[in-house]
Amino acid sequence: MENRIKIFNTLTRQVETFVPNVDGKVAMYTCGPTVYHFAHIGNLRSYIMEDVLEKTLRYAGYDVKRVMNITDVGHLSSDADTGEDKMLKGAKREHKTVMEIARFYTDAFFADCEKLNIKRPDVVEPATNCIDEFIHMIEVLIDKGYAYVAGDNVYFDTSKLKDYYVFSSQSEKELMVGVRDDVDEDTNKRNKSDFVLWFTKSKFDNQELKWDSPWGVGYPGWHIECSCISMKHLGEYMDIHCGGVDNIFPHHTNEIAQSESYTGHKWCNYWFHVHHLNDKSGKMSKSKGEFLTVSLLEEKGYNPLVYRMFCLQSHYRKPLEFSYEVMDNVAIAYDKLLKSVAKLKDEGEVDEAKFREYKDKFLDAVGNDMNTSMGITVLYELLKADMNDKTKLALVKSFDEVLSLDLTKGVSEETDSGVDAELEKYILEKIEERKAAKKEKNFAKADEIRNELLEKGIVLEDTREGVKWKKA
RNA sequence: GGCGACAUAGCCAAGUGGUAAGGCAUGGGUCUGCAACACCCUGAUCAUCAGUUCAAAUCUGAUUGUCGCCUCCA
Repeated sequence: MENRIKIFNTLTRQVETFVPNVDGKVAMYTCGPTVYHFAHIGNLRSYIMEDVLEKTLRYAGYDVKRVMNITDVGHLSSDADTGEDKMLKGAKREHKTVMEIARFYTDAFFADCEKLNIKRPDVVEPATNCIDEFIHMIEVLIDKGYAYVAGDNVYFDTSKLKDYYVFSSQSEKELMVGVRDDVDEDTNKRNKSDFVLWFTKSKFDNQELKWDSPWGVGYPGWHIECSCISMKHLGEYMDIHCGGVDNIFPHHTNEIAQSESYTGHKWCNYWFHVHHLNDKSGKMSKSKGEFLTVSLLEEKGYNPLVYRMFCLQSHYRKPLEFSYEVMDNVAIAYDKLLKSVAKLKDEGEVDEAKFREYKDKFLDAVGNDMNTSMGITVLYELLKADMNDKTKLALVKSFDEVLSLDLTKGVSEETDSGVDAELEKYILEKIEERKAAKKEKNFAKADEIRNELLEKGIVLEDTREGVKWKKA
C-alpha cells in the first residue's frame, strides 16, 4: 500500500515517511504507566497523542497491532517517596498488597483513558507476567558477553557496544552520575552508563515482590520489561516505539542496547516521543504543585474531552503549558463545535467526491507528523464548506475516528439533561406560561418566570427553533 | 558541566524560500421585547542581532529567554 504518513523519528532527528517492515502492517509498542498512583494529565498527554498516532495509522489503512506494558514491579514499596502518595498509604492502612495497589491503579488508568477516548491497546501486559522471559533474555545476554554479575546484581556492559548513545551525541565522559539527589553511584558498575538487568540487592529493603532466578532471589531491572514484552507479542522486529521524551535516556537507550545485543540485529525503526505538559513552574509532576488528574478536571466542571481537544490543538513535539484560562477557551470552542455539528441535518446523499477530497485533506494534515492542530482546522473548514449536510456529517464522523472528540454525540444527548421527570414537567409548564405572557407582551411576567427558573438552576434560551433550557 | 527541544497577535496555534491559516477572547454590527444563541466585520511582519538570497517567520551563525534529560518521572 501507499505510505503517506510522516513522523518525526527521534533516531534520525528528522521527519520521515513511515514505511513499515511488513507492507500494510504496523507493530507498535508503548511504554505503559507505572501503577503506583493515579496518572496526572501530563502523563495522559502522551497517551492521547499516541492514541492519535495509532488511529491515524488505522485511518490510513494500516493494520496496527499495539502492545503496552504495565509496570507493576519496581519501586512500589519504596518509602523514599515524598509522602504525597496518600492513596498508597491509605491502601497500606487497609492492609492492601502491592499487587492490589497495582490492580487498583491499573484500573484507574484505563478508566481515565476511557474518559479521554483513548483506545485500549490490543495487548496489555503486566511486567510481573513475564518474569521467565526476562530471565531468559538476561541469560542470553550473559552468554553473549554483554552482561556481567557484580555484587549479586546483573549489569549490562555498555562498553561492549559501538554506539550506546544512539539518540544523541552524548558521551560517557560527560555523563554526570547522581545529578539527582536521590540517586547514589553504584560502585559495582564497570562503566558509569551500565545498568541493572536483575537486582538481588535492593536499596528498597522492603521490596515485596521477589522471584527466584539463576542469580538469586530478586527482581528485574526497569528496562528489561519493555524489550521482553514487546518481543513476546511483536517479535524481533518492530515499527514504532512510543513514550514520553523523558524516556529517551536512559530507558529507551537501554532498551535498544539490550534488545539489539540479544537479537543481533536492528530492532525498532521509528521512535515517537511526546513532549511534556508543563505548568507555570515547569514540568508537571505528582509531587509538585497541583496534582492534576482527570477526576480533578471533572470536579472543576470540565469535560475530559475538552482536555483531549486542548492537547490536539497543540503539537506533540512542543512543550505545552497547562492553564485553566486556556482550558476555558477550549471548553467554549468545543461547545461551539458540538453545536455546529448538531445543526447538521442527516438528509440527502453523501457526495462521494467531496467526501474523498476532505478525507484526503484531513489525512494529509494529521498524517504530517501528527499535525492535529491542522486537522482541527480542516474540520472547521469542512463545516464552512459548500456541500450538503449529509456529506459534512459523514466527514465529521470520519474525522472523529482519529480525533475521538465525540463530535456527533452531542446531538442526541440534548434531551437528557439530568433532571427528574417532576422537575422537567414543571419546567415545561413554566415555559408554556412564559410563552403565553410573551404573546400578551407581558414581558415583565416573562422575565419573572425566567428568573424564577434561573433560581432553580435552569437557564432558558430563545433560539430560532424555539425555547431551550438546560441546567446552569 | 554535557546533550536536546522550543520562541509567531491578549491567549492557543498553522506555516519548512515568494509578501502571515484557523480557534478563543476583544471591539463594531445584524437578528430578537430584553438577555442568550446564531451570523457578519475587526487584529500581528513572526525573541534579538548579523549573514546567504532577486526574495526569509521559513536557510546559516551568534545572542537572549523558557523548558526537558543526564539511571526507574510520560
